Amino acid sequence: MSSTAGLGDALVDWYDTAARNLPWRRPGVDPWAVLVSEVMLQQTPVARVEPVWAAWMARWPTPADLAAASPAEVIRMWGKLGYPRRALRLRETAVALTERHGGAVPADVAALEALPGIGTYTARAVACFGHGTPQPVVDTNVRRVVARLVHGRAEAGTARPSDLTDVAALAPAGRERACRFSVAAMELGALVCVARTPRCAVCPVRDRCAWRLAGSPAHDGPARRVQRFTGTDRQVRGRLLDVLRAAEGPVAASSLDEAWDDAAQRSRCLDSLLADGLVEQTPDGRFALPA
DNA sequence: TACACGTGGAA
DNA sequence: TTTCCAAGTGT
Repeated sequence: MSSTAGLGDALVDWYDTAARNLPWRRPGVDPWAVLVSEVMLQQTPVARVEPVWAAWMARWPTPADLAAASPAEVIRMWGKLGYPRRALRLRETAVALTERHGGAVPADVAALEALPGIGTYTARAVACFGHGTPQPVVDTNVRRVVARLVHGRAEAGTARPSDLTDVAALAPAGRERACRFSVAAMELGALVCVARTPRCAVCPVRDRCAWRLAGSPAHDGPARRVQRFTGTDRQVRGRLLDVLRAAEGPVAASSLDEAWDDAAQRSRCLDSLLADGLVEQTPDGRFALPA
């Protein structure tokens, strides 16, 4: 009998009583809608995704609908979710599904990973939550849960391929239950086994948590370095795109000057937006979202 | 492996 | 006010 026996079942039972009622988890939501939600949720809080996802799915219910939209429409609808290259890649994925998969979302992990913007996590999440195909689904929540519950460490390290086998070892039997376990592990990390102040008092597996049994030791490795934002190219790109999103049509370069003082940085960021396909230059030299 | 890539709410 | 951090991917 493994020391982790029954952990997966315990998490599923907890999930059945504690899960949030998120719109992309409701019955009848198709794999495309799940895929859209997963891309929007990359590095982005649930509360910010919910309204955008609802409007997005109402406007573009199928991959073919999104594939027919212009990048400009897609970038505008993406709004302030952040990392707008995700919006372009999601549209490119819609095009690929329409052209190569008959407009359907594949259930095969390798086929999903071949799509733009779909990586190790998202491919398995779509297979599992969208199609009901059991997969180990490892995001930042799950890596933290496994680090504490199984390995007795306060924090997860850098993502490793072995994360997938760590999680797969906890999954209960049965297709439906294994899928529910995958979402349950994420939910525990999102609601209980959170990064800053874990709520161990309400944790369904606190009595079997290796980290608690070890006395909840502090993180010993190197401190995770936090990303700066103020003054970075990321901020400047965001400012520039903000101007273009708000404009009705193309804007003159002088309008972009107001977005950021440092001309060299502004120019570099505009170039990178052009290279990314988030901005295009019109024949008369003005700038706009790509038509 | 490490870094770039948006945004804004909570502590 | 500053820092942390949120369902990652691509290079």
